[in-house]
Amino acid sequence: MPDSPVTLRDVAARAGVHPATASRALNPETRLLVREDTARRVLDAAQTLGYRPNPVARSLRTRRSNTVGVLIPDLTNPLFPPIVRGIEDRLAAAGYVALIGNTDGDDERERIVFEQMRARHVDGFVLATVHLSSALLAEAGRAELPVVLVNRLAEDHSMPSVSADNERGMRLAVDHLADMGHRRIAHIAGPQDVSTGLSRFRGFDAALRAHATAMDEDLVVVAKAFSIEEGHRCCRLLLERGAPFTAIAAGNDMLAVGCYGALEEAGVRCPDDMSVVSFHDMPFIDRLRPPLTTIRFPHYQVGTEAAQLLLERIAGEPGPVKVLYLAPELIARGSTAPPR
Amino acid sequence: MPDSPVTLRDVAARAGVHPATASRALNPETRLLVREDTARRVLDAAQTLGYRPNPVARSLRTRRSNTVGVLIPDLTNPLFPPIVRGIEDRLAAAGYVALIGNTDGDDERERIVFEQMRARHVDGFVLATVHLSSALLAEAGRAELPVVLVNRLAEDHSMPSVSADNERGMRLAVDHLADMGHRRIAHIAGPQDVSTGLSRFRGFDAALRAHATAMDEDLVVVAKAFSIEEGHRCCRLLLERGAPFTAIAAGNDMLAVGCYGALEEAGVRCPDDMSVVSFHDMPFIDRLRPPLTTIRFPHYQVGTEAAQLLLERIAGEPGPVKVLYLAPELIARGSTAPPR
DNA sequence: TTGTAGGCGTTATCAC
DNA sequence: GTGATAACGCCTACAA
Repeated sequence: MPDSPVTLRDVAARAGVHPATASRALNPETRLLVREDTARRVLDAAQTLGYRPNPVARSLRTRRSNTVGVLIPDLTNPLFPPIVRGIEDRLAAAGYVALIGNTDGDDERERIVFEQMRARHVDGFVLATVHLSSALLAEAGRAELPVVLVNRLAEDHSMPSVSADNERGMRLAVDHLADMGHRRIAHIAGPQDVSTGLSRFRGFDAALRAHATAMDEDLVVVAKAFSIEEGHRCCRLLLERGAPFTAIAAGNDMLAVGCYGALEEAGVRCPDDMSVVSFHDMPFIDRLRPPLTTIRFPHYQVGTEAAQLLLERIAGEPGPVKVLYLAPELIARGSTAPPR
Repeated sequence: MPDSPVTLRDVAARAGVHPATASRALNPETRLLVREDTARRVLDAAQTLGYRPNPVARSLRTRRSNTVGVLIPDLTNPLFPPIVRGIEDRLAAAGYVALIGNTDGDDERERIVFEQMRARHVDGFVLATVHLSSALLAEAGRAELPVVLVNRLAEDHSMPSVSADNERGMRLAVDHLADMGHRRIAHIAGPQDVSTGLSRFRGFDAALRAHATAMDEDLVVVAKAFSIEEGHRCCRLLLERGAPFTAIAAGNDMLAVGCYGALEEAGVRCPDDMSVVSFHDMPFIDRLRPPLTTIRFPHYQVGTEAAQLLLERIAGEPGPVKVLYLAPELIARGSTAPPR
């Protein structure tokens, strides 16, 4: 039955009314402009005919598509599915759909995807890309397209954004180690040109200060990427430097997994000889040996909140720009123990 | 610059030509209808003006949206991101975009999402849901909407589909065990109302026959879901039954991970006392202890091929329905060894 | 409260 | 080969 080349005219005809009136009756926003019984007739007609408004035509006319562009580096990075799911769920509840674009961290691809989405008249953007060319932001601004940043901040807080509180998360991690008695704590930091890498590093620094400990440069290595290989390399580097330490705070789970490999190679046992704490980006990390102690982030909620913020901007709600931080949580597992 | 309220008229005006001509020149399909130098002029004008065709308007006129609906159970199930990514990439190359819908395996949700996508005038569907109500298929058929099935077959092969060759995969797994000398091999099967669960079970049966071994009913348990908990429960059940066996072929990685837990509890060491082989659905499974021997499936290619098939149907290419199987591959790791 | 008319940007079908 | 014209389906001033 729901074969749908049935148009507004058909509904209007059946209801014995002009298409314009039918349009008004069907649109919740304008229904009050039409007499109740006519509205009822139109609605009935639409119902029995199985009328579905054509979103394409509507889009062309209203220049709004009920569509949102979501730019992420790569959907197969386990970090993103829960975020995207959160975005989709919240958007769907408001009658919107998400167009997902994978940029692979490539600026050129990012620009292309962005343009294609603009061409499709998306009503706004959720930007979760790693590097974000300010050119894009400028263009979105020029086109008055609402934008919400995810996992990334505008330096000047001029853009709405949602992210996990990385600094606080790293504080939790270091506090956990310190509470167990660790004093010489190393950090394998993520890339410093990425906001998560940078803010976790800052959090590490701040946490040490809070414990009245100065940061030892020998105990910090910056990884070139959030990868297992880099984690492995950096951990080995730390061990080779010879400066003593009893715990590692890794920039994320990938780096921590790399650490496991390097520690095993070096015959350093975890957690007996070395504690490892990390940032929970991934499923199954609790099945490693030993199960990894991590900071858990509410990824799904990051998604829903980002969508919420975007919908508010799209709806033209006034008010100040919102910068939202979601609290992380320490999940203590088997990779941390008091130092010997 | 790429502010784009520049329309076809603008281009036509600048090229000193009628919009219709500009349209022809810009459209590769019809370019040959226009004189070469005029075409050139139009293209130049479009170039300098930064013209971007408006896909919404085009859609309205051509009754095609360059949009495809993709129904999956849940994006956060690690099985799907690579498939979706494959679909998106292939579609993007053809100027299409995917609308992702999560059904959570719920029939009602599935229907709703399907309807919403129909309302958005998608040009076709990729259906990767677990249970698939035939009502949906019927409706798609009635609307002459192309559909491609993923990881699922139409019983009568009446629908194009792409899936990994589950039977063959299970054969590889059992062959691997048999080659090592295992004779008493247990199977923890996935739910039998799900096509992957069923076909892997069939493959298990066939593989045993190929080795001239009858299936021992005591050595087969059917899980209620592809979950760690069920894997745990089923493995314990197998052990409790008391029938001797030296290897387990699990229906997928989740079940295998559950086995690890149950084996450890029972003091059965893997791979010394018990080999485990599984189906690769997930990243990081190689980081378990011991690293899991699995059958790897080309998920990404499943996605690209599905998109390809769909695009062919959308383009109205004639020809028979294609049912495509992609070959799996054995990845031997540490969880399998010869029996003692 | 309802009808009229015009147009969103594009393409298909005519004519010239 | 190119121009004119008319939709595609919907919305919204404006008029009645």
